[in-house]
Amino acid sequence: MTKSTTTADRKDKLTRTERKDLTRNSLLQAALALIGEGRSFTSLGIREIAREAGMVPNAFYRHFRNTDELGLELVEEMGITLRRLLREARQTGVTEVDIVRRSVTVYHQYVLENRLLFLFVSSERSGGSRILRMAIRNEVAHFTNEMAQDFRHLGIYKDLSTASLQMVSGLIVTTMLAAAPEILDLPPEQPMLEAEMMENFVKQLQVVLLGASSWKDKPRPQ
Amino acid sequence: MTKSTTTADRKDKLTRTERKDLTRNSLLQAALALIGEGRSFTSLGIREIAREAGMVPNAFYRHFRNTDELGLELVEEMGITLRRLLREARQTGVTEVDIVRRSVTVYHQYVLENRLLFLFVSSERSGGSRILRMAIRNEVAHFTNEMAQDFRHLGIYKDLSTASLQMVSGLIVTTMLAAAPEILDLPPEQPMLEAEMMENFVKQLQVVLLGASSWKDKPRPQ
DNA sequence: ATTTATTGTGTACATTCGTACACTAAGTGT
DNA sequence: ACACTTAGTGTACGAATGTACACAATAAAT
Repeated sequence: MTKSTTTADRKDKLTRTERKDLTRNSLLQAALALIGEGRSFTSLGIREIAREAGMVPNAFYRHFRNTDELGLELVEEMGITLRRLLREARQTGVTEVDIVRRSVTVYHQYVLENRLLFLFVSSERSGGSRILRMAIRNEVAHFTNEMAQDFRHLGIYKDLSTASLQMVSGLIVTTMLAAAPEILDLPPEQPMLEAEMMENFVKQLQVVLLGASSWKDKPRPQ
Repeated sequence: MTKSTTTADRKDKLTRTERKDLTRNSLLQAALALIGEGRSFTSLGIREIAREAGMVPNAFYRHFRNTDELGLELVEEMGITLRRLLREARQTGVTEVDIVRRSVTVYHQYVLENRLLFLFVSSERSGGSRILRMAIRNEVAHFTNEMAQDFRHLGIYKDLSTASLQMVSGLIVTTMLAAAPEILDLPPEQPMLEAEMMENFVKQLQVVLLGASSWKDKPRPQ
């Protein structure tokens, strides 16, 4: 962490680890770029990624042992991205009447802006290698928990138990994630279809929230 | 369609088209078997499938032009499977109090029984080739429509517009399909986890239905 | 200043792949 | 009975892949 180099002020020549991080990143970007071209991550090869990144195949091994390890890095990036989304949503405020419509708009834009990451996640969330799947599921679970905490802190659904809050959050997250591939597969510049899909999305979330607000925790099953 | 062969009664020796259908089916089963071994359909090759089916690579071409075409056949099979599910659910009757819990149990069992198909669909629904994705989305849309029709015919949610019924059905289907990979990834024989997951699944659907029952169609936006 | 560690290159090889072409065997229509 | 059609085989080839090994260049440590 602590850069104890005396030449830290020299920005012209980069330090070795900086260079390494740079090419490592170019490998990650190369993988995403290939995904953007319609390839599925599972079918990507080491040579292919290295080629796209402009390096010789063997160089790949200096950074990752295999493609799965690279994928895990992408998953981590996705986690950061999701956390950022939540943070922004939190700032938006929640006292709005049609907060749902606003959130959906934000989310829609967010998916488009992080197109490649969402493409990656959507296709690897239940396909590809087990390791990646589990990693993604972990990130999604964290995201869900944070959302539930937000609900709690914001004082929405005060009379729901924590478990129920998580259950509802899970439902919302599922709905959100299911919408992502549809957004991304939409032919570009079809405002009619897009608006229709978004309207549907909004209504679905409203149904969920409506159900959540009238949900009663079973006080004691016995 | 009309088998105009005079030797139709001979069941010992099969007719040519019957034989063909048989090996064609063994190709489909081979693909599913490979999926069952953890391979993702997208990464399956012609040689691989043919080998698993016990044939020489070239024989594949007598039945499909490429793996996508085989995949489309699997999608069709999935459609049939889903329709069967609906039909069975319809017979179960709907006047039950905890119809949701019952339906979830049926669905759970159904996913396990058709494990390979659901594995295939889950991973190809948003990944893999665009053609397959679209085909699957089509089948899912049909399934959703049928579910909405069932709601209508059964007289549930009488005061919802058809569009709203479809919207709600879409939400239910999304939740169902999202549950499938989690069911399938569960380590076998973990009754605790399984029960917990199912309970969560039940509650989510109940929230959706609760929301749907208190949903009011906007009578006239103006 | 010299040694060491590390990032990236070049070459090489066995394996797998998709697919083309010629062929066999056997069911089908005449 | 005979010609035709077709499901499946066998061989072959170019292209691509994962990875091993030796090497070069240069930053970092001594």
